Amino acid sequence: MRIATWNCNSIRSRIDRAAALLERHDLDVLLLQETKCRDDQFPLLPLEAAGYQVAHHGLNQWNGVAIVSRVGLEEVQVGFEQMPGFGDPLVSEARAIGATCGGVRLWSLYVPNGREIGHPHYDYKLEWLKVLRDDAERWLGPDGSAQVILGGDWNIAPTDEDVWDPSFFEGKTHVTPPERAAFAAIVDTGYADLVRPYAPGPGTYTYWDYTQLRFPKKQGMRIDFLLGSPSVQARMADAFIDREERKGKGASDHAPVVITLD
DNA sequence: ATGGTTGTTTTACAA
Repeated sequence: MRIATWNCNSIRSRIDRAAALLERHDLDVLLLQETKCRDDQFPLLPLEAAGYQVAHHGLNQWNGVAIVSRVGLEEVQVGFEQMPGFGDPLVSEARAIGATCGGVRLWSLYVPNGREIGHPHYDYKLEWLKVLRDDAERWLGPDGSAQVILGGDWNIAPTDEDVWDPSFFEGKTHVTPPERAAFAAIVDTGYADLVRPYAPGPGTYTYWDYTQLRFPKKQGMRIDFLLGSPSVQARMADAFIDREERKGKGASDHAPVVITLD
């Protein structure tokens, strides 16, 4: 079973790349973030024609998450329990969708960016992660044996090795101790980074800013992850970051992250 | 040259 996560940065502008990605890697499931469209705007036909079902949650031009599967798509859940909202008044955003595909419980997650340290969005990010941690722990089941994958754009670089220049990020989001602690708290419940053993650092990234020629200069960040419960960890056969997808005209600023389960 | 790029319901804002 092959599963990928990809922040596509608008599915309407990159539906051809998404379809090619499914075919190129023979994917069974694709978790998408930043689809940037409403449900009625999602380009379903090219994916359905390729034999996939789609569960999408999008409210407007911001955020948007989806699960694309050819191994079943059951018990779809939009958002998680007590997921915080943002703004005044509080609005629930399209940042989480869960479904069961081929016996695995999968979540496509788009963690809030945080914008700037001290910004309300930064506090929102930390609270969002805290609530996710509590729910994710319950998803492991009473004996911790459930097959669960938490995939997506986490907007956190867990260690200094996960950014091209730690000094560049001083005073910026994505690398602060509270953000890293929030990420570590989810790992501590029993989830593990499924990809890192197959894609060691340094210099291994999943995102490169569009500006400043960051990609050709290899100046990126590792912020997209597939985290797996222990029973998923035990099935790991292979993993890689599809850096090729970041190349060429019309690429997303994120690369897909792909795993293979036995 | 105080910028440099993408996307969206665009000429503002989010990333």
